[in-house]
Amino acid sequence: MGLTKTEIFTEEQNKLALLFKALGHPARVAILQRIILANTCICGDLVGELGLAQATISQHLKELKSVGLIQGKIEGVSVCYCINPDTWKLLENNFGDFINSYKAIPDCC
Amino acid sequence: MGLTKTEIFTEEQNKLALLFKALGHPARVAILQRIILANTCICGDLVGELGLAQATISQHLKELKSVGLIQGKIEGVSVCYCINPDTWKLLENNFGDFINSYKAIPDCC
DNA sequence: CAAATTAAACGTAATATTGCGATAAACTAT
DNA sequence: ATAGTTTATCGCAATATTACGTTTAATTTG
Repeated sequence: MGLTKTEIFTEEQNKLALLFKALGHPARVAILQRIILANTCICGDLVGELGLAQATISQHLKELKSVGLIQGKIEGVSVCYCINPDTWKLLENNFGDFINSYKAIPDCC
Repeated sequence: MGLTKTEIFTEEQNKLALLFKALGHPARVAILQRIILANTCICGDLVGELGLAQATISQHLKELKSVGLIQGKIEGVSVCYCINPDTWKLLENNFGDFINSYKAIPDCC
């Protein structure tokens, strides 16, 4: 096995899980924080700042890009990455719905 | 390799990533939605409702419990699971800070 | 054009995850 | 006590992830 049974879940559950999965690694959290902090797009500065090899960071960027959380444009020799505002908004809304669907119950467990 | 280098990231980044990772599987999203929807604690009803084997669901519940998202109490033969309000609140706050730290920039990428 | 820089892609090793059948443990009911 | 119910745990196979050295492709600079 080792294969997630996506077919038995709803589209919504799969999409949300994919976004969370992409956020489920400290390096990718760190990368997103860096991009946000820099305000303007940053590129391979990450390699110097995080303690990971270039190939590893490139892989994490690819994953973030594949779920649409970031987007990149070639800027001469280097590549400029930044947040994808649409996906960010979508994440914010979906997560908001998810987290707000729970209302604390006094006497439970 | 195959081992996440947690030591090079901040406590905050690791904690957030762990929570996201726990949410990063459609079965676990579905389980949480079910628990929330039932309003009162539900137990192994999940086995009939999701299309996964009992052992698999038990494993997912364990993972959700290990990061503190849910808690369970033995109720006779069965086990009663419900959301852990403290962790839920923590997730809500941490995610809020994270998502709100980004403000869209007009001309970027 | 040649050398340097940047980032993606390839290949590989180590480890983690997913899923399940089978078994075990704990309680309930007969 | 014995049988049934419920859930956790074990062990295993298949697949995914993490990390990195090396190579490749593209661009810039001398």
